[in-house]
Amino acid sequence: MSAPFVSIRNLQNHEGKTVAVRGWLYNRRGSKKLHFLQVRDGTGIVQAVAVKGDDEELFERAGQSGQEASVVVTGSVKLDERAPGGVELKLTDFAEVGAAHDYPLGKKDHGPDFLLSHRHLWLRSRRPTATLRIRDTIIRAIRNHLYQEGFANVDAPMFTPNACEGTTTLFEVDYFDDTKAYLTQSGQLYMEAAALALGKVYCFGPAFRAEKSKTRKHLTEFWMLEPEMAYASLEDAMTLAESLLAAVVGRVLEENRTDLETLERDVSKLEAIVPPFPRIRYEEAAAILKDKTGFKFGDDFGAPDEAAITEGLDKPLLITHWPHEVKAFYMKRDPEDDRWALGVDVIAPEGFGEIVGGGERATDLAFLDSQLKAHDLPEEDFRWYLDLRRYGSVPHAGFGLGLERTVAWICGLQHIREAIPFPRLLHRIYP
RNA sequence: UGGGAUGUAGCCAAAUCGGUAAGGCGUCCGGCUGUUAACCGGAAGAUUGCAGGUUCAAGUCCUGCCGUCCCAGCCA
Repeated sequence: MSAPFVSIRNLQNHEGKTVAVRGWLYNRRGSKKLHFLQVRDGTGIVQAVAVKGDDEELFERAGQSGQEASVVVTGSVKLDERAPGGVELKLTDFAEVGAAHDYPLGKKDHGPDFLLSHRHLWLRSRRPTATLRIRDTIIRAIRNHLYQEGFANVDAPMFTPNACEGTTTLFEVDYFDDTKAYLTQSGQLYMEAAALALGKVYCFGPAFRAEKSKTRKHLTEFWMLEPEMAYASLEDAMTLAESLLAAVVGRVLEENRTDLETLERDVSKLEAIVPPFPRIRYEEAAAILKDKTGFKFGDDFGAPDEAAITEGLDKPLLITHWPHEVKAFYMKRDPEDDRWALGVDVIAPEGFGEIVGGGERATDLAFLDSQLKAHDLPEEDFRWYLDLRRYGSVPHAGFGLGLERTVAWICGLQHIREAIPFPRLLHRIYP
């Protein structure tokens, strides 16, 4: 009878038993008489120990495989203080499934260009696997939280006939014969339609921006969560963003301690993410910047401005009531002061910057019509959108949350390119 | 797109005032019975991004091109 297959994550539950681990050879150390085979399987890393005297033939075979060869190691599970992770396998059988020679990635010292060019292999390393496991937890926590809050998932189209917001640059694609289509930069307008059908909805998919950004906070393809709620206000959107972020961070703290450790993330910074989050108006934020960054009142906040505003804060900061000039055409104006748009940005602490942007949407048909004209947007493309105000318009609000920025923040990543499996950047579309 | 850096072996990286290419990882050979990115000894591996220029002499100085990184704008 062959040994049962066990995930490395669950090994400590099988002490004394003989089990098999299916994985890849992460590293091999040892001497003429002793091999330490470090095997990874996606759930963890364990070392298998082979002693020459025990079984000469097995010892010989086990010493042949190169780094990242796929292997099945069988052995008895031992708790041993000397083993990394405290558990190891005493090798009783070894099989190489697929050989690997001259694996390109070493165990240390690589530059970002080299690593990104080998992203398909880099994915196997400790940092990427830890990051991707946390990304998975974050996605799951988001969907769970929204499900519990009564949201329905309604996906938006990727091909769109126009610029959703009419601001940023779009990727253009041929759409049969002589029609052009664009890759979506946001599903929000479609979510507004869906919210008027289902009440509380969200979409969670890729978004595309053709801006030639070259910063550590931008990708040309990224994933965005966009909840939208009918009969809701700016306040409701803020409450949701706050509870969602707290739930997500809490879930990662529950499920990914080891991964956070691998990433050397300061966990105390995440444990501080407990509601309520501070809320200030644009005017107050601007006052903080006075004589600090050269910021001009009325402008949007730049990266240095955000850093200065959030300096010393240990929670995300919600900034509301923006000059309507810096926000999108569909933003509702503050009924008490027409200068302000009822928008909210959420700025993550520790300098990670904006992770959420949203607010309350304009409901008045005539107002939106004038906004389209003022922003020079083609009315025929937005006819359907105006219909939403023509037939049973209600107050509604929502926001967009950048998944990779959230992952980068929670994981403590210096660059957003590590927060997505295969980053698409200005000059990088391979692999 | 603008500003600033940078390009040396498969990878990381040093080289003073211009003086004739360190070291480490990996690979190969040898050693080690508990390693933790193991360690010790030995070997192979470089038209110093490309094209020109200055000089007795250029990795080093100059010009152009290319690549990459960082910062900014745009935003999630």
